[in-house]
Amino acid sequence: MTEKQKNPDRSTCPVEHTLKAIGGRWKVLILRELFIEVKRFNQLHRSLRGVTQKMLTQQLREMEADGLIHREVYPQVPPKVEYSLTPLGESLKPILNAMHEWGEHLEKNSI
Amino acid sequence: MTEKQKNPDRSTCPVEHTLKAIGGRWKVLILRELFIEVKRFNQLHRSLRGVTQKMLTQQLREMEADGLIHREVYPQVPPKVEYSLTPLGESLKPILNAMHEWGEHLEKNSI
DNA sequence: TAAGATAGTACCCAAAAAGATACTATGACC
DNA sequence: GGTCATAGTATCTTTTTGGGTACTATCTTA
Repeated sequence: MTEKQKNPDRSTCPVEHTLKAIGGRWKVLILRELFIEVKRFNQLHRSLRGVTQKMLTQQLREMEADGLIHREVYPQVPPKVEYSLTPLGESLKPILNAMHEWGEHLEKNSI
Repeated sequence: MTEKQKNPDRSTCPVEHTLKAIGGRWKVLILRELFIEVKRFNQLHRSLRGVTQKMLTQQLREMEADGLIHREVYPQVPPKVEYSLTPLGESLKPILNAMHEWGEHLEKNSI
């Protein structure tokens, strides 16, 4: 989402919608972290080794805009911001599980 | 796949493997076509309105390299090349279905 | 002899995604 | 007064991905 759709044909395929929602470079990894527990920004930053703050912020914002995660800001100093899954985000679990299973089965058989 | 992996941490997540296999611009659409039936190059080209021959070839080659589809060349003139799903490609069906379902449920509730 | 069909290549360019680096505000703590 | 922590921004550059256009080979048919 968050994108103008020039090709009406493509926009009619729900699978593509889903792919847009979780297809980003770090999104499935973020989801994995948040399936485990609610996490703060820096916790995510440390868990996802290799991600820059910019990328992390960007992906989180997109996922928030898509309604997958909730961002809770605590008015403190130093700041505290917690990220958690919304029900919609939680509902991705079967997909992620299926993808995990397929990926593992791939590793076993072909590497 | 088909990519050098500089970050060993990321390569350990099967979900990412799966995403690489089906995350291309046209791959899920190609899969959708091939779930229906075996198709020739030009059939795919016509079904996926908007794809260029170059892109189609590229995506098909990647999917072939990943073992998702089979490319059968018939030595004729004019050429005849048929694309079909391998068992591995078929095994993606539950994932695609789950993604389809999620995408539809999204449309119903939020658009 | 020319046109048509199929399944592509080759080459170049634009756009999008990702990444590196530096910087910010605020208050607590030493 | 200097340092640390958190949760980011801003700016620039690189890489990846996607797309446009033109071109090819070969045989059949008109």
